[in-house]
Amino acid sequence: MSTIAEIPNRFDFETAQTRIYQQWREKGYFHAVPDPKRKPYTIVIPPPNVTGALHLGHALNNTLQDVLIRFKRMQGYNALWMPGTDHAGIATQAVVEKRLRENENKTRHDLGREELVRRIWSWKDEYEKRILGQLQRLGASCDWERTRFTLDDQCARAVRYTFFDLFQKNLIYRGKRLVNWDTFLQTAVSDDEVNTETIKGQFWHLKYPVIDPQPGEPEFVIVATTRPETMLGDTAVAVHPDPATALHKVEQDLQDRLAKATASERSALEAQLEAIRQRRSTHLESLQLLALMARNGRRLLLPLLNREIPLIADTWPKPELGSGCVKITPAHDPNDYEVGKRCKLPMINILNSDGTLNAEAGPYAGFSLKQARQKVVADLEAQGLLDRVEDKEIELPVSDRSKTPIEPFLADQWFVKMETLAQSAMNAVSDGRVSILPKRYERSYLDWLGEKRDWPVSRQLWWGHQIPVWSLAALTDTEAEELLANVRSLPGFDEAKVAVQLELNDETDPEKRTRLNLPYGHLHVAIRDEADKFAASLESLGFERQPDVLDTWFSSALWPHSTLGWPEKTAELNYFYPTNTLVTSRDIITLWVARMVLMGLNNVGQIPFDQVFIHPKILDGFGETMSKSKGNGIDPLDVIDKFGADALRFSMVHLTTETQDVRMPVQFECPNCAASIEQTKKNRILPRVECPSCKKPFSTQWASTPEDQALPRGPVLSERFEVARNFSNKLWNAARFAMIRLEGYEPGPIDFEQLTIEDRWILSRLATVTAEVTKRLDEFAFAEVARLLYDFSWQDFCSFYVEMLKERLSDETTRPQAQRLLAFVLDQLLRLLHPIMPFVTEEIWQLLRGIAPVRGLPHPQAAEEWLIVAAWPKAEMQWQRPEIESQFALFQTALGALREIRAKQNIPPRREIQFVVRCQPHTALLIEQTSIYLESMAAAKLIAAGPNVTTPKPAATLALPEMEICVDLTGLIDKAAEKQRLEKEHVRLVGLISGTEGKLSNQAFVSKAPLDVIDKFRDQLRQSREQLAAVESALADLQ
RNA sequence: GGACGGUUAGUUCAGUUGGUUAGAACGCCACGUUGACAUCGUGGAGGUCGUUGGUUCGAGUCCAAUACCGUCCACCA
Repeated sequence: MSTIAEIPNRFDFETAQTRIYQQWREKGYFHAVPDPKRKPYTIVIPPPNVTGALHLGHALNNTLQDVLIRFKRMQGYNALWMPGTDHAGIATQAVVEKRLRENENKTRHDLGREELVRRIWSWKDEYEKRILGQLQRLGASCDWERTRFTLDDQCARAVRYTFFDLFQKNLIYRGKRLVNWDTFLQTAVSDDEVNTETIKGQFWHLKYPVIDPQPGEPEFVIVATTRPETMLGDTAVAVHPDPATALHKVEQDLQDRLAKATASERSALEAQLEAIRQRRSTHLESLQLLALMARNGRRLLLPLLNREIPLIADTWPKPELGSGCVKITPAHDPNDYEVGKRCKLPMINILNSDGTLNAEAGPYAGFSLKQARQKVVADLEAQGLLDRVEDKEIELPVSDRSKTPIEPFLADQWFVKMETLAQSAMNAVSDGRVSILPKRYERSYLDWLGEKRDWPVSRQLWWGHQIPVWSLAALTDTEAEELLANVRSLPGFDEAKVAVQLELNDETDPEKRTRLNLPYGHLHVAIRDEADKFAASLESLGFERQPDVLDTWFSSALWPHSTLGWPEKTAELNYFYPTNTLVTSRDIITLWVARMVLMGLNNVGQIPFDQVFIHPKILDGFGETMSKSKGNGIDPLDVIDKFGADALRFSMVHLTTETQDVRMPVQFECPNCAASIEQTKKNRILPRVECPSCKKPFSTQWASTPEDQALPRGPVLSERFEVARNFSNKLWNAARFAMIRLEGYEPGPIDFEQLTIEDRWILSRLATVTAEVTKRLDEFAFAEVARLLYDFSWQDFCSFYVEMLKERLSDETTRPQAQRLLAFVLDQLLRLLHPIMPFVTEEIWQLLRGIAPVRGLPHPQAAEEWLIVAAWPKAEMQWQRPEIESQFALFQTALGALREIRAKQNIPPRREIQFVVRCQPHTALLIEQTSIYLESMAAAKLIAAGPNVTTPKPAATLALPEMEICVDLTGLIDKAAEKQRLEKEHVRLVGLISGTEGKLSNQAFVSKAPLDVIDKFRDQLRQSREQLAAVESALADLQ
């Protein structure tokens, strides 16, 4: 038998977490295998970046998934949570390269591809262990036996099959594209990995001389640029072909907007309109002249390099801006690239891959961009070709990974054609096969896919899935044909496993190609199987494998089916796919969710999941996203250490509201004195902080010097976790009470006839809460679930039911039934709370099993050995009794009123007070039934109840709905306090009555409002008047 | 420039299809350790629901405008 001494009054989460998690794993409860007799429920984890540490966002994301998995597992589903990590191409390689540079002063080229990849693998092994360990400490019930990695053999096979399939369908092609070039990492990065920063820059106006200007024509055209050094790659200057029409259209648009504009927008628009009109009168003539010059084939002299370039007409330049002329640098600007393609301009790449200038830059070759800018500007100025310079705020694209400026750069890249794939993914959502919740996020998904932009999938990295394509240039068309024939006749050629594409050179003129030493085209051969010896044969013909690897999202896109064994038709794939729910955050709806849908449809022919739940983001107290680089991030492990995994989980669930992101003010915790120090934008980036209360310093994540690092580390925490920690402790202590009072428990049937009002009430509440929690979990209304369970546990169960059971548990005749009910309600509560707080509930479950292994209503049976696999409670709707709940509410009101009098009259806690209740006989019955609880919970003894009781004098009068309680204050009365209380109540009632009277005397209200609403107000008015009368007579008695 | 979200107590957030004088938690104030729990209990103070207008018998809730905060997308020679 347990005694108080045996069960500590604090839940020791530290040891319980480790022990229980270990036991669950040993029992194999996380492992799911296909079983046709049961329904599957599957979630695939959004694989965290293998080199990252878990942050609070992960904690939120994974808590929600675990709640769903545990909920469904308890509901009897065959629940599989598929875990794994992502190889995260650039991020991972960058980290290892950085370490290499810092520790060994080497670059990746010093090591070579094979060695670098080997190093990254060993780095990965170390960090994968760490991140999976973090998930385990959170309590994640993932099927660890199935853990996958986006770069492991199984995923690699899926990637190759997918690539091959798309290649064969001609949905993969290579083309020249302007890419975002990271000169530091020397790789192309996707648009999604580019951030723009606003910096102070300049706007240079350059003068390009016109060659042989005709009379009336200007000597120079003026172009403006924020990047003067790129002029070395200019191949044209463009003007609008019809400035008059263009200006007219702009003016028209402005007028349209002005018509719909609000007052505050008006003045700005009017100013713009005026500027356009002004411009037309001053500039139109010269703009038209320029357009004419362009039509006449005028040429310009590109300064410094003295290259002749054409003045061309194109619709890109806007006549309303600048000089109306735009320099065109097709190889280094996205818009110019489009112009270059339209006008068939040469594309001159002036950059080396490291960001220095190449031979095309003539005398500037070898310079860095920064140096080149200075020199170009200086030289232009010396030649009198710099018109003017103005200061301007400019948007600088910056690589998310290396934080260095991005250069647009013309390079060979591989693309996936999106037209049909994107359409299929759009259909899946618009016809409801995949639902995205909350629904508003569907729009960003559909809008993004709707653009159907081809997906650039190659990355100039070594870490990742190397593109399984072998290529060789063919100089002429005949050579290409021969080569093709040779490939086809190679031993082992099999169209099911090998596919060939011919990529023609953009330059179609054979003479020009010969002159420029360009090939006719390239033969690309894709090989499906990793082990295929065909590659060796190809290489003997001179083919070389493409060095690039695939975008990380390419393998992530296959995650729901590659983890289940595709392309094999495994039992797992057949059983668990399509998965049920994907839980993720909104920033990867496009990058990841959309691509999983289209790849799932392409590869398996089925959607990857039925539902996508998008959860909120956690912001700090300033409303900023948490991140390591800002220093405002919370490490979930710090939270687990201090508050326990259950507390962290409960907090996360409690924060997950449907409508918005959530703020969480954060503090440092002083490791010396445990004081909490509010984080400010200032102190959050310091390497060391001095505690204002103990004056001792501690280190932060920024500590880099040995002295700072030697200081104790002050974790970043939030007091918001205390609520949940206290809750888990409350639960623990309620259980502790139960264990003590269940001594001598014997199972037996419950006699419903003998149920007291509080029994019927708690069963009614239990049925309601069970039904509601179940419904809300299915709707992903997590915060609501947390709130329902918190209130039910703390208020209904602890503050009322357990308090009321105390009496019956001390009486031998009532004890057995009370014990059975206590065991049962606790049992149900543990089940309901388990998905959110698995550790404390499992720990209590085991204790409960020790003392009351057989329990239940109405007929007891042996409880499951482990809570994690216990059945989810069924809402017994026949227990729902609204009339009992409203009766109980009366009792609660009476209790509250009695306690209020005690407080207001300052009556010592243990001093008993006496009271009578004036009320209808049926209310009297209820009060008599519950009077022992008014006695135990408010030390208030009922003397009499009914319509004709005698009011004691002096008395405190509590005018409540349906009853008037008179507390005997003989020897106790504080007249002033009582008078004050009554007067306040008087004011309230008078206000209420006049408001209600006003409403009821309003003819419009009485004639239009629904009857039940009118009745409600009438009822209220009657009640308020009764209460007012009681208050008034009590006031009179006080005089 | 486009799309979306938010604005309710000192703080963080709830608030169902419009219907009593708007709730919770934390914090604050007062009182209290008799055997589950001071990580607790009891009571209390604290809000003209961003602003303006409209619809309605009735608006935190619906509509329009407006201000501010935030997120995503696009674009800026």
